[in-house]
Order: sequence, then C-alpha cells, then structure tokens
Amino acid sequence: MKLFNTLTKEVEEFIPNDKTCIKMYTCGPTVYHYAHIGNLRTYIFEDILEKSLNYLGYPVKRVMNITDVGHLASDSDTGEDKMLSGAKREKKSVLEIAEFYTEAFKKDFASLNIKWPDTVSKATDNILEYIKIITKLIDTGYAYQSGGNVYFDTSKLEDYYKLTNHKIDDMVVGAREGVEEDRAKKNQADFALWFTKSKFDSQELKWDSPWGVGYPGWHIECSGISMKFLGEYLDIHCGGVDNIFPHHTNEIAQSEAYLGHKWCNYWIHGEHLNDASGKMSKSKGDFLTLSLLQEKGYNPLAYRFMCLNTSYRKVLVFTYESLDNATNAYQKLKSKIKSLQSTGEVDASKYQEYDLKFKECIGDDLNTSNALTLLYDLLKSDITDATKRALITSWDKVFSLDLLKEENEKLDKEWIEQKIEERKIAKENKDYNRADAIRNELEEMGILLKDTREGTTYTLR
RNA sequence: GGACCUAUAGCCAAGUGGUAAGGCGUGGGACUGCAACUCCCUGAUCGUUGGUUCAAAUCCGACUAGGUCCUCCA
Repeated sequence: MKLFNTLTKEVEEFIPNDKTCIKMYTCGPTVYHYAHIGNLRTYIFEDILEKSLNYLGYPVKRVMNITDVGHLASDSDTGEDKMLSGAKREKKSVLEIAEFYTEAFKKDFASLNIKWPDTVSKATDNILEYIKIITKLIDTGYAYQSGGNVYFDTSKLEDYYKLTNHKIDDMVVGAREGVEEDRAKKNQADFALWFTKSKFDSQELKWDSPWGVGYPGWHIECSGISMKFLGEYLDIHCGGVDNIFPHHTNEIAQSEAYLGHKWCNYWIHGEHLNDASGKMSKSKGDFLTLSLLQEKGYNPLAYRFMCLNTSYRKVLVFTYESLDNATNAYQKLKSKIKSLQSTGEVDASKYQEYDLKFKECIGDDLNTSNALTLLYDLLKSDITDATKRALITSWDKVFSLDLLKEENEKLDKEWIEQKIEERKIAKENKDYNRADAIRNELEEMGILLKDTREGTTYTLR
C-alpha cells in the first residue's frame, strides 16, 4: 500500500512496525461546538484509510482523543479556552458542553457510516499521563518552568521543524491577528505543556500537579493518549492539514524528546473543505453542519460520496451545485445496483480479477475516485449479477455507502400495491387525471413509480 | 516578509513523458397515454507563456488567478 507521508513529502510504500496490528492515531474534535462538514471530511478520509488497511489485510488498532480541556484560542497563554467559551455561550458547565457535543459528533459519525474508533479517550481522563511525561521532560532538560507555566524548549531540538518547511528566521510572530507574544517563553517557538497562570482564571477544570494547580496544554494530550494506548511506536498519525503546524510539530517534539527515539513513521493529512470564500471555519461563526444538510433533505451519504469522488489530498470546494450533483449520481448508482439480480453463480476468477483492481485503487494512496470508476466499470461489464453483487458487498466495506441497503422498509407495502392497482384501473379507463394524481401523491411521499412492460414497480427515494 | 498548494469540458473529477478515465448535467433517440425510471448516442488538447524532449496535461522557468500555513482551526 502506498501513502503520502507528510514527513518525507513523498508517496511511500507503507511498511508497518508490526503487520498484525497497525497502530493508528487520529486527532479528534474539540467538543465545544458542532462539527462542520469540513471537519467531517477529515474523519471520512481517516475512516477510508482504516477500512482500506483492513481490506488489504492489516488489522488496525485506532485511537482518537476528545479534547475537552486545554485547547486555548491561542497558544500563548492569552486566549480563552475553547471549551470555556462554548460553555459561556450556552450557559452550561464545561462538562455538560463536552458531553452534549460528543454525542452530536457520534451521531454525525453514524450518519456518515464512519466507524467509531476502537479507543476514544477524553483529554481530562489522562491527566496523570501528561504529568508523567512533563516531569520527565523537565528532568531531562527539554522543558522548563517560567512565569508559572511549564514550556517545552524547542531550542533543544535540531529538527523541530522537520514536519514543515518552515525556517525559524522566516516566521512572523503574530502573523495571525489577535495573537500576543508570550514573554515568559525562552524561544519564540516554545509551547506550553502545563498552565497554572492563565490570564483567564475562570478555567473550570483544574488539577493538582508538581508545578501547581492548573491544566494541560493542548498538544500534550495527543502525545499522552497515543502513548498510553498505543505504546512507544506509532505507525500512522492522521489529522487535518492545519494540524501540521503547530500541533503535530509539537507532538513530535515532546514525544520524541520523551521517548528518546523516533515515534511515528507515517504522518497522513487530509486536505480541507473550503467554501467559495476559502476555508470553512468555526471561528468565523458561520459554518455548515451535517444536520443542517439533513434538514434541507440531503442524504449524508451523498456527501460521503462527494468526498470519495476526489483525492483526500486535494482541496474540495463546497457548493450546493456539487452536492446536488453528487446526490444525483449517488441515487442513480444505488438504483442501478438495486436492479441487479440476486440469484446466480459467482464467477470466482472474475471476482478475483476485479477485486485485485479494487485493491490497487485503494492501495494507491487511497484513490477512491478510481475505485468508484471501477465500480461503474463493473456495473457496465458483462459478468454475472451475482458476481457484481458479491464484489459490491465487499467493496462497500470500504466505501460504506450502503450501496446494497434497502431504505424505508417501514412504508406499508400493501397500501402502495393497492394504490398502484387503483392507478392501473384508472389508466385502463383512460382516466389519466386520476392516474396522475395517484402518481403525484406517491411521489410526494418519496415513492417513485416505474412503468415497465411487466407492470408497475416502485422505488423509494 | 517567508513556506506551500491548486488551475483538466456547464459542474465534480482521474491522470505524474507517448497524442485526454469516470460521473452529473445538456442535447438527440428508444420506451411511455404523457412523464419518471432505464437503455443507446452526444462534448475538452488540459490557466497564459517560454523552454527541455523524437514526444508534455504530465518535467523546468516566468506570469495570472484562487487557496492554505507561519502559535484558533479537521
């Protein structure tokens, strides 16, 4: 399997530490608000990665964090904690906020057929882990106390910027508006591991530590949770591209300083979903959630289909035009698949031939676009329907588009059949007004009639 | 100021040196009481411009446009 590794900036053959258990860590959400569909694009990509690894024969152990503390609006001890501002906004406690949005996040995963990771751990559940790491970093000289906080000393590392192409002299302090310089730091790039002296004293969640009562920095949580559940050697670490710097850069710094050896071999990043004006961002205030799309009548899986149509490494620009496009294509695809006969023999050699091609697609840096093209090729081919169904069933373990799932069985079949019979009689009597009225009535309920030589059948939208 | 990405038909998009996959839409046809569904047919020389090469969408340079990062972000 080939994957693009941000660390080397090349597409590389994936070589796991232990092929019987791939250790994969994916950065999770900060649960201070709903996830927007751009956030979810990254989780769709990670889901495809995990399932592709599985499909190619690699069992995966995946861990994800839930950030419920320590994620400041700025890293320089001047910003308000995101969790706290979420709580203030809704006049709830931080824990209530975390619980509420974690549940909402889970629902989004379910709607998009994203597998919930094996292990999901909250930042607040692993405080002792962070204290252990920070203690060692101070003992070995990689971290220092200043102004009441504990900072990581980036000057102790030769290759702090190895994940990015940044050069320290080219960095602009406060390139982003509203960032203030933290005077307590020795070096511009240093980052906080533990806060006790936030200018925002209202932080709700605090823990005792050797350096005083306070709370952990944002970066330490991922290192701590990852090492706690996956050990000292990680195969794959994922996230959105925006995490490359500073978050993942800092994770590498503190983890490798702590361990004394290389930590993670493959860093895989998903590109963003943009809208016409650029990046979709929660802090801009206006953002698109999955539930909003659902309210507008869109199927979440049509959005998943839209994401799979392109590479996870390319910016995808969201427009309703392209979502409509994807919705159409997805519905047509499903109805084509539905019309396949379910009886017959599976042709083993054809099965293998196509399945091999499928594996080549997903093994080529997750080329889901070509994998979907292969699906269309399969449908057009003259191999047996049983073989097609068997392949689609298998491939859908990766696509997770419910390609063979029948929807809305809850509708009363007998009632529909009765309506169809009524319409048939109306047609025979050339009472087309009556016939059309019945057709429209059913269509409004999402039941589409299909007249064939053999009679009228229906499909559910 | 620095680092970087993208640019392929109306729309989405694959393609990384040998003369452009696929999907949606459009138009035409078959089917239909009319439709819908389905099926068949239907379109681009790859942002502009230099260069390398027998050969470039694919490599190099310049330019243009859009976007990202440089301590909020998936």
